[in-house]
Amino acid sequence: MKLSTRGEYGLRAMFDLAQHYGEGPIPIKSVAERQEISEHYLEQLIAVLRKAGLAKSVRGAQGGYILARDPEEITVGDIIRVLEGPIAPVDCLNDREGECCERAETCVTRGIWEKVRDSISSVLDSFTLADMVDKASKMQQDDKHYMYYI
Amino acid sequence: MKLSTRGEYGLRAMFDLAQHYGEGPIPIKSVAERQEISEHYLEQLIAVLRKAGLAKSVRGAQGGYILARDPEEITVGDIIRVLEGPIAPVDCLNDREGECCERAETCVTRGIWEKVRDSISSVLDSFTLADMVDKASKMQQDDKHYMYYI
DNA sequence: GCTAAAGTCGACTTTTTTACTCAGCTTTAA
DNA sequence: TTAAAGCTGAGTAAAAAAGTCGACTTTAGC
Repeated sequence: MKLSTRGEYGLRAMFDLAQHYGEGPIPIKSVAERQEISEHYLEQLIAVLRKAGLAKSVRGAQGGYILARDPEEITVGDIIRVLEGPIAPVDCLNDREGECCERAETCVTRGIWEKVRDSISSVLDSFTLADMVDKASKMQQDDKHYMYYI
Repeated sequence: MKLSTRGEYGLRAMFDLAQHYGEGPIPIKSVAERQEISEHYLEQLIAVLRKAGLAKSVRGAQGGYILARDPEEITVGDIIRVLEGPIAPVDCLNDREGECCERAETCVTRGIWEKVRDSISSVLDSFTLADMVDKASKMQQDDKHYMYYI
C-alpha cells in the first residue's frame, strides 16, 4: 500500500508551482532544485501532468510551467490519479462488474477494496493545492514565532 | 496505490481458513487449490501470518493450518498490515516525528498522507473474517434464489 | 539572425521488488 | 515405518520503478 515516487514527486512539484502561482512560468530546473528531484525525471512526470491538462508549458527562453487552473481548482486526487493510475487496491475494481472473478467467494473481498478505494479518493479529493500553500505559510509563521521566543 | 498479490492471496487464504473454521487443521495444499494460488508461494505467505500470530500450524500427517483466533477477532487490517507492511503511502510516516524532511514545506504533504493512512486503516479494521464468511454465505443464498427463478 | 534558455521526445540502463520455484529437511498420525 | 503434512533458505525470472542520456524544437532578447 505505497505510493511510488511518481506521485510523491509530482505532488511536490505541483505544490511548488502553486507556491509560485502568478509569477509567470517557472522553469522545471528551479522546481527540481528546490524539491531535490532529478531534473530529467521530473521532466517526464510533468509531461504527464501537462498532457492531463493540469499544467501548462511555455516553451523557449524565460519559459517554464504554470498550473493550468487556479490552485483552488486542483485537488491532490487529480494529481495522484494522473501519476499513479486509477486508485484501486486490486485490479478487478477497474474491470466492469462481473467481468472478473468467476467464483462469488473471491468477490467478497471486492466489496472491501471498493470501500478502501472510495475512502482514499475522498481524502485525496478533499485537499487542494491552495490548502497546501495555506498550510505551508502557516507553518512558516509558526516557525518564526518559535524562533522569536528562543 | 496498489496492493501486491501478497495481501490479496493472504487475505483469500485466511478467508478460506475462516470458512473451514472448526473443522480442524486445513492443509495448505487444499487452500491453494481452492483459491488457485501457487502452493509454494502460499506456504511463504502463511508462514508470515503464523509468525505474526494470526494462524497456527499443526505439523505432521493430517496437519495443516487453523486460525489462531476466532474469525470475529481477526480483521482484514490485521492481515494486510502483516503481509504488506505498515500501511503508509510514503515512508516518512514510519519515521518518528521530525526525523524526516528537513524542509517544513515538504512536510505539508505528510499531513495528507497521514489522513489517507488513517482512513485506509479504519476501513480495513472495520471488516473481520467473520463478516466475510457471512457475506459469502449470503451471496450463495442469493445465487440459489436467482437460479430458482430462471 | 544568433544565441542561450527553456521545453520535447524517445530510447536506454540500472535497481528494486515481486512472484515464484526448488530442494531438502522435520514432524507426526495411522 | 511410511506418507502426509509443515519448515527453511536459497535461487531465479520477469516486471516495474527510477533515473539517465542525447538529440531536437521553440522562442525571448540581444
